[in-house]
Amino acid sequence: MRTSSDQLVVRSLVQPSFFDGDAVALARALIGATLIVRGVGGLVVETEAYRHDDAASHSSNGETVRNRAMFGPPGHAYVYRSYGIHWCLNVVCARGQAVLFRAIEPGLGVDAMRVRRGRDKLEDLCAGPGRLGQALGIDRADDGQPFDGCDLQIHVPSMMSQRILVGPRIGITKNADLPWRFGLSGSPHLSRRFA
DNA sequence: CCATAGATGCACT
DNA sequence: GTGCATCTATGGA
Repeated sequence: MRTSSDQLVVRSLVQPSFFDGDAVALARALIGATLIVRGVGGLVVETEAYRHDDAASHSSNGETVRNRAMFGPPGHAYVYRSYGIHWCLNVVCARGQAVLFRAIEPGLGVDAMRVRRGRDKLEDLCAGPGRLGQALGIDRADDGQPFDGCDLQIHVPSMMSQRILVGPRIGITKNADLPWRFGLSGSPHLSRRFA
């Protein structure tokens, strides 16, 4: 017996062309995808878009040593050190644009995540870009690496029926009103509530 | 639940 | 020296 809510969802590794485009569109498209880093990861429940002509973006003042990856090819990681402590993971799309992974629902390698994070309950393991980076073992060496299905993987579902939340980005002061943060409705793994 | 201070690396003024 | 795309511990309502 099938009901109308029964759906066969197939997840497939994305092609490089999937990433080549606008950050806002990609940030939305990545909600419900699966992010896997060296066998550890889960369902993407929160993202943010950063564009080139965007005062909140690290790329807004042009290419530097730090943001070099944001000006490299699409589908590669841009990893930066946040507040001197955390490693945060982006995927580069159009030139000077990237999507920040802000939260995932832990799915694969949860034990490894707990060891790296130290003590947390499931809802807090990957709820926030710094927490996610720590749980997934992200560091400087991942900067510029490709999402090619080896160390770094993105799989997308064949269909997405979930509602997607939209709101302003977190922790910025410039361009703070733009609705470029996306979330999976009802997820208990978000870094913060949507208004 | 909310507010705040401190930790910490590093690009930029 | 200043300012972060953050997180944690702590204290109060």
